[in-house]
Amino acid sequence: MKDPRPCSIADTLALVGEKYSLLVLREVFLGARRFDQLARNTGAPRDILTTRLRRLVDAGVLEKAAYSERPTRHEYRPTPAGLELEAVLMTLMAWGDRHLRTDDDRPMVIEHICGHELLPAVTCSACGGEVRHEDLTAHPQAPGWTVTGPTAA
Amino acid sequence: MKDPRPCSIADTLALVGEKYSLLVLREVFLGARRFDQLARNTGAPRDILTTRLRRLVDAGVLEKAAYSERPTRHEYRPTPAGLELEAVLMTLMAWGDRHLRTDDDRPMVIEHICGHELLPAVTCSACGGEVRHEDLTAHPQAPGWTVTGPTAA
DNA sequence: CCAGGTGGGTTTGATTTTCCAACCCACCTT
DNA sequence: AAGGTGGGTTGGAAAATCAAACCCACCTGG
Repeated sequence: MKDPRPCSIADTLALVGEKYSLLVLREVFLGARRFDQLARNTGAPRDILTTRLRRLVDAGVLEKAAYSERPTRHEYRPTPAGLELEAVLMTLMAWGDRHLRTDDDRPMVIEHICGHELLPAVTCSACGGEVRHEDLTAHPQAPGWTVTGPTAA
Repeated sequence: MKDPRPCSIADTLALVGEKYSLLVLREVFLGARRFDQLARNTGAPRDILTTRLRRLVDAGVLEKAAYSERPTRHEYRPTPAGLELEAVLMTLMAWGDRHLRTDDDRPMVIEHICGHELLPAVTCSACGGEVRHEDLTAHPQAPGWTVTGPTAA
């Protein structure tokens, strides 16, 4: 069955939501950009890595760039669109640090240029307030968009 | 092979990164909390949905609550930890709206309590600045954590 | 009392993906 | 020429997904 709900969350996940895709982006952001590094650091089987990279390049999230000819060698770099996905990774990391770990066994700490440890917050860019569930209201813009589903009121 | 990199991003994805899990959360946040609604609105096969829900409940992201006895009926509600994952979904949605669509065919608009459309931004909670890749520095806290991988400098 | 409907699943068997190891090729180094 | 490295491809076994059918408890209408 197809996802009956038109939605940018679903569309984005269709692109980067497969196993390893976001881990590949993590590595690329950290600076590990070559095939063998990506395979080692993500744990992805090499054939799967090949298909994930192809998809991310086709979608314009990564680009394949030569860093040497003779011998031909290349690496995968984030595009501007790809860089914006780092926000998703930071948010995921923060959630895991808070809920999957007891304090101070965090495997990685990100430092912000302001000098403090990065504790990312998702805010409303209009008012600057932190996003809380009870402050949000969803407005469907397209058909097929009822809360209860196709058959209900 | 196991993921050789200890990382909260990987751990969080291991929990909510399987196909349909985040779509289930989307629906729960929107208010569709019953098995049949979730199956319809996410497109997940019912058996897969069963295993995803079990996992999310076991992990403390959702809870199964009775809204009627005789007949026994229940729904899946987000826990406080689950609610915090809404930030991830908002960030994914914003990315998809920006990069996967031409303006104004967005299937959903979220309104913030401040009265404006929610355009979420990920910010540093210490300084309030928006998170940009070049402002971040990663600090490994655990072994196995070099940029280039186990065999490199 | 029986027929049908609804919520919430489980079962079955076919189809896809993933996985892992091995292999391949071009190029470099010794 | 022998071996190493980067960057993959190939083959077959194992695991996950899929759709449809089935099941059960409970309710409702006739």
